[in-house]
Amino acid sequence: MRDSYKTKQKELIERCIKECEREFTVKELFARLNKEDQTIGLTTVYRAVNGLVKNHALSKSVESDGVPHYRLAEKCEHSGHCLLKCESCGKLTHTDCDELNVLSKHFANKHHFEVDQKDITIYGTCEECRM
Amino acid sequence: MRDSYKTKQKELIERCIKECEREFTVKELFARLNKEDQTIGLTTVYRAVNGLVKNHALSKSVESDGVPHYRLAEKCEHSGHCLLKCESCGKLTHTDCDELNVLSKHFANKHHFEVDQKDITIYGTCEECRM
DNA sequence: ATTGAAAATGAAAATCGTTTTCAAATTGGA
DNA sequence: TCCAATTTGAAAACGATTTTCATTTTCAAT
Ligand SMILES: [Mn+2]
Ligand SMILES: [Mn+2]
Ligand SMILES: [Zn+2]
Ligand SMILES: [Zn+2]
Repeated sequence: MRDSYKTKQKELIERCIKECEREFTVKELFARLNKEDQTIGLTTVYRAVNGLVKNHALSKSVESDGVPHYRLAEKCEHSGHCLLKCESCGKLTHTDCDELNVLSKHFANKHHFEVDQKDITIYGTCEECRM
Repeated sequence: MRDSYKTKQKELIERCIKECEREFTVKELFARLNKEDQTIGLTTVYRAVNGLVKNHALSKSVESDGVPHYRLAEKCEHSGHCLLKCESCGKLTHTDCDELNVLSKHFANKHHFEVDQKDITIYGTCEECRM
């Protein structure tokens, strides 16, 4: 197979993703893209995002509503990234804590289980909802 | 509002769920139910499962394919405890490790987030599937 | 036992996010 | 330029779940 072709759509999508500070859904990304180019197709966005996931440039995680969220893999690589989800208000908090790496290493060494750190979501209650 | 009504559908669904050793999807549950009663409606199964989740009798978790899986809450209740789920073969391993308590305390102290430990599932790959 | 309001049921339609299809347009090397 | 491989986007298909709504069932009061 040949090299993939450069297109203005892919360039725009990748540039827009790089500007994302937080994780995003396809719906959110598409809305942001539409502000720059109303001709871009949702199908194309799905294809580009799926391609970037396949290349490990984006990491994908599925929330309890079943909708995938994406973030730049380079922003999750350094340490254990996980999501704290409040079961009361639904708020999501991203964390990157060394304690998670300790836990992952424990599972690897003592339980022979390789954690996929990109998919961890921990449920509980946030500060506001406990008050 | 009144009490909810007892129906043979709910009884059958709850009995069938109690017989589940492993977690299940609605699709799987519906297939099993159909062997006992082909008249039961998929909508009724969805309604019953959602009701049981609301009552905390079932716990719900979403996998990377976006499809919710359910399991009896009573089978996951022991505290300080989390499940390791292999995304390749589906195997569930129960753990009870101090490293998890360290992580929970970190989230409580540094992120003001109270972890609900009975709902933690961590995804990854088990030993057999990595070989 | 009869009655009737509340709740539950199930078929069909609607919804929602995502993937597939396909004809037309674009890319980039020969 | 030429042209096959690739990409695009609209429309249709898809799969899981929810909503709608007419009908049936429950159950407590009479
Ligand atoms: Mn998110
Ligand atoms: Mn499963
Ligand atoms: Zn909250
Ligand atoms: Zn352990």
